Amino acid sequence: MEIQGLPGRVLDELGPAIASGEIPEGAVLRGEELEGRFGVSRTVVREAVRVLEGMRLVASRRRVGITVQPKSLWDVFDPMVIRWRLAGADRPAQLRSLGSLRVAVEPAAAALAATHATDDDRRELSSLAVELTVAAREADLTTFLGHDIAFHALVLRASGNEMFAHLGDTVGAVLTGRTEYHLMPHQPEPYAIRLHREVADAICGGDAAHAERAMRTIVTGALEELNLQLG
Amino acid sequence: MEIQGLPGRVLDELGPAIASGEIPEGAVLRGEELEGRFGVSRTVVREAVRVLEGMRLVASRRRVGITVQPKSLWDVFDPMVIRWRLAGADRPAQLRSLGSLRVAVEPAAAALAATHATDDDRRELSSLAVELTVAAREADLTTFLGHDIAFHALVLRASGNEMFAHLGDTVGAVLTGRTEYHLMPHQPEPYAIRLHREVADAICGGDAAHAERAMRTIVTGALEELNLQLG
DNA sequence: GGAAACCAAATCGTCATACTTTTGCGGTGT
DNA sequence: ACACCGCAAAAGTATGACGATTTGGTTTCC
Repeated sequence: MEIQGLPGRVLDELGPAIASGEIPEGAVLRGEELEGRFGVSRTVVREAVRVLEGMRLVASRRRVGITVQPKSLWDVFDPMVIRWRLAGADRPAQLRSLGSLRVAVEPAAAALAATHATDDDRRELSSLAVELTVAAREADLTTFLGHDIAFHALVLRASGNEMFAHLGDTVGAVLTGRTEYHLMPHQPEPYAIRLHREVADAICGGDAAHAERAMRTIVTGALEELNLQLG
Repeated sequence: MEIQGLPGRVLDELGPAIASGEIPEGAVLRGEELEGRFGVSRTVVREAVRVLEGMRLVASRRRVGITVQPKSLWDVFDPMVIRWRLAGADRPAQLRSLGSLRVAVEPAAAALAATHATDDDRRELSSLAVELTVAAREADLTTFLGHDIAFHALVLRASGNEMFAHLGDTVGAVLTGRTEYHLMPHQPEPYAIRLHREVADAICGGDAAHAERAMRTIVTGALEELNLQLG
């Protein structure tokens, strides 16, 4: 799901450098300079820069060059920007922002899912909840992570709201990052697991209020844990 | 805040055509065809297409052309995509999605603002609330809309969460669209106005729960009104 | 007759180059 | 000190040439 070819390669290097703050706000790059730095032609550099411009990471102006925009203008919802920031020095801030977003969105999505989910969704949700429980009991963190991601993505998708649905990948990235960087307990808490089952049961039973409450407990717990770990 | 030059012009025509569904999913465009259609060179077409590719609206593949991606892959949080969809045939669906998003995010933002807002924020919020009241009493819809947008944007910004803050413009676009298309009462409801004052007072007083509750009443009301109007 | 291998055309991808347009900066003159 | 003017630097655009790759048909061989 990446941009292909040479512009993609330029992007993969330039994007993270900017998103992580390595190239600071206000810095000015020249197209010619980038050509040399990456050993590609003008065409390629220009296309990569155009994409960064679409994300509002940079602005290109005649006679001056390609200037890195202030962070406040960045498209912070762009999946690439989120990935780049999660991978770089901005990771703590990005995790915090996403944590709050999850607290806002996921309970609402769970409530909607309770009334909008298809029968297939409900079945899959139930089975994910039990597999989650099994993986947790066996302390199989990799399998657990996969099912956890699938669970949250499914709830978001089952909400029937396309915007919520698109946060699935982002939430997945958060969960992955949290595990990779050891920002969560090495063994999933039994209480959190039970809450997942509760969410699944409530959604299957059409109990929106209960699903919302249980999901809110999950995500606020995750946010508190995060704030604890990050100080 | 637009992309400049010829690629921008191509984008302004091609983007809405795709986002509105006028060019359907799976449709295939050829670069050369676009050159003729817009009377510009390959360079320009390619850069515009790259930006659309960055938004996941299209994918460009050798020997086949530029194919419009299924809607489920679009970056539905991209401000340009949102604007294009709001302007086109997808407006109802887009308004519904954004309505649910507001219900999820704005109460959370209000709660955060109650503890994170600066003194300047609180002052400005208060003054916006009274100006809002005045404009509503005088039935000055244009001024009211401006203050309403500023109010919600300020709450989102004062939350201290950069992702919430970036939804300010989007919410502004929703409110503008709602007014333009006469999807709201021609005169603001006094009850809704009072709730805005309540939100402002709660945030100024640091009462997070109260701010959240009042804001939730506002946005759920707006969503219900929307569902009423759209059937 | 069917399947596998092969070939050719179509289309994007990349590069090199020349020309155009904008604009910041410095110099010049009052 | 101020305003004006011109130059040069940088991005913007256009075009021609070539390379890479994928698709789809065609041929060839069991």
